Amino acid sequence: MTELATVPVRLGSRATSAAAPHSSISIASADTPVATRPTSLPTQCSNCHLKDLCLPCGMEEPDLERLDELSFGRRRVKAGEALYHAGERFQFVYAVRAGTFKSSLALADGREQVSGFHMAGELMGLDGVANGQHASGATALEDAEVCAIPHAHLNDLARSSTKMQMVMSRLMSREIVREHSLMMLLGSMNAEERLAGFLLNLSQRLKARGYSSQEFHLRMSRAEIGSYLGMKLETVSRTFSAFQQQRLLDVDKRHIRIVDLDGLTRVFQPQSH
Amino acid sequence: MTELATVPVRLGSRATSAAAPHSSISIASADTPVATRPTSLPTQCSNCHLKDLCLPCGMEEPDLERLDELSFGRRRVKAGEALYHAGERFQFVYAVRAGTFKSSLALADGREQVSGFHMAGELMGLDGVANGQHASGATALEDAEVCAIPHAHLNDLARSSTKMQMVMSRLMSREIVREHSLMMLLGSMNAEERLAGFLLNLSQRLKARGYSSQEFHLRMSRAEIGSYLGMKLETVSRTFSAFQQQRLLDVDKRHIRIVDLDGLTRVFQPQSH
DNA sequence: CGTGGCCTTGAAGAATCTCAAATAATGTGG
DNA sequence: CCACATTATTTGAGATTCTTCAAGGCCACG
Repeated sequence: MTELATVPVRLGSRATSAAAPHSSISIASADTPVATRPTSLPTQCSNCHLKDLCLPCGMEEPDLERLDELSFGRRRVKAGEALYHAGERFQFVYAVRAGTFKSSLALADGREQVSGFHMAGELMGLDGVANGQHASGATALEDAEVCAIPHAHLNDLARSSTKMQMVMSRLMSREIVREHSLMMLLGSMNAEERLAGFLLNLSQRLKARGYSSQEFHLRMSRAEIGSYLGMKLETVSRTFSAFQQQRLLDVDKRHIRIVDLDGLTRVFQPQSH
Repeated sequence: MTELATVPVRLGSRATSAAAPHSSISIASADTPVATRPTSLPTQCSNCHLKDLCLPCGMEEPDLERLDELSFGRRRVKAGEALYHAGERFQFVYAVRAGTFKSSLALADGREQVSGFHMAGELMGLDGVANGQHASGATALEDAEVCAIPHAHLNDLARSSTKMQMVMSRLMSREIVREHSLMMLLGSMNAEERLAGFLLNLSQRLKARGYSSQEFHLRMSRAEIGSYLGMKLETVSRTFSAFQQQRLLDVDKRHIRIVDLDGLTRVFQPQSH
């Protein structure tokens, strides 16, 4: 049984953290186990269970129907596999159906810089529009599935539908805004503020997907979190421990329970004085 | 005489750095002094001296002509004045005609985080598309002038011209890529690498605008550079001094001369081992 | 049952920040 | 034109934060 087919946690559910098996809480969406869903089915946005989070977000019936003209395939990606690499020719925009991805760039000296984590309903690859090649690569953190939407089709659709055009530019702009806030994090916050911000962000996105916002399983390693937040993995680990000591979190490896949400929020946004 | 009407430095020109007056080198474009150019003239992209850097970049004749249908006004902004504030309703995309801007967000505790510097031909405000309000504010660092392009017009145009649509989405994507590299800077580089990267980037952009890439005048304070690069103003100052000691730069307040470009590049991209 | 990957923790060291003071440049009002 | 307040910059010294290096534990997997 793959990680994908795990039982989603209902909102407000509360597992005993230490005893809970690894897979009891998943970031992956899994209303239906992927294994039982043949990939050959034509993918239609209007019926998709992710339509309120993904590309169709905010679209109403007349336009939503047009979106179904968009034909694209799905693709499975195993844990650890790359969906695309930095520098590769840009052809598709990818929408996460299930699983979690990281996107990352390679630095000149071989190190890796993680630039984002992506979960169900989020788009990946928009940074490739600029130069026709992917500026960063995407790697699955667990077994995953994506919709591979040809960028050319997307453009055609945008030309024919005002609403679609708006949605597309909004999505790109949202990416810019997202990176803004990460820059703020990296530019002016200390280790505790960064990790608190990261966890709160994760928590919100899980909530929006119907999972518990208080208790979840991290799909990424300490090193990946550290790279994303601009700190070393040891510092990430120490900061987790500090939060546990401050009774803000329960941490058991990658299993996280937010004990004191207000406290964590205060760490993230310290009052002046 | 305003700062705007300063004499542009020819490529390869070389002023004696200490004696040079403040205004001898300007980031602002000033082929023609702004004062002699009536603002009421209809602004046409196809004739603009910035057309190879700005919105029309990469467009050929048939499409370029369509771009002139775009009607928009210009606006003067005095040094220190805001062009727009974070949270304000998003209506216009701004193209810098002359002068330099910073964009910045206010943190919860009142501090400011600079998220970018913008010079002639660059667009500002695209982060407002996401939510219909500006995510960051823009402030002139010197007397400046912009084209205020109604976003709605831009959308109309994009719908009618495939090329225009491509240009627009490229511009947004470029913004994403730009922020990616800043994230890398902030996430995994030390003070010297950051400042070197900043100066090299500035140098390239000035070169693209016909100014000297070796010698220029910074329009922003140490504090603003520090905020942008995620370090304190004292560290910025010390790093400038260190570069001078290493004979990479000549620094005289805001006047910078790059003495050893290769050396600076090596600081920015240290070889593995 | 041993191996490798991931995580935690300690201790020492390095980088950066904070606080403080001196200097220079700028603008203000008399 | 000068005295004065204001701002920007530089530099030093000590404090703090984060990193580096090192060791050990836990867990999954073959």
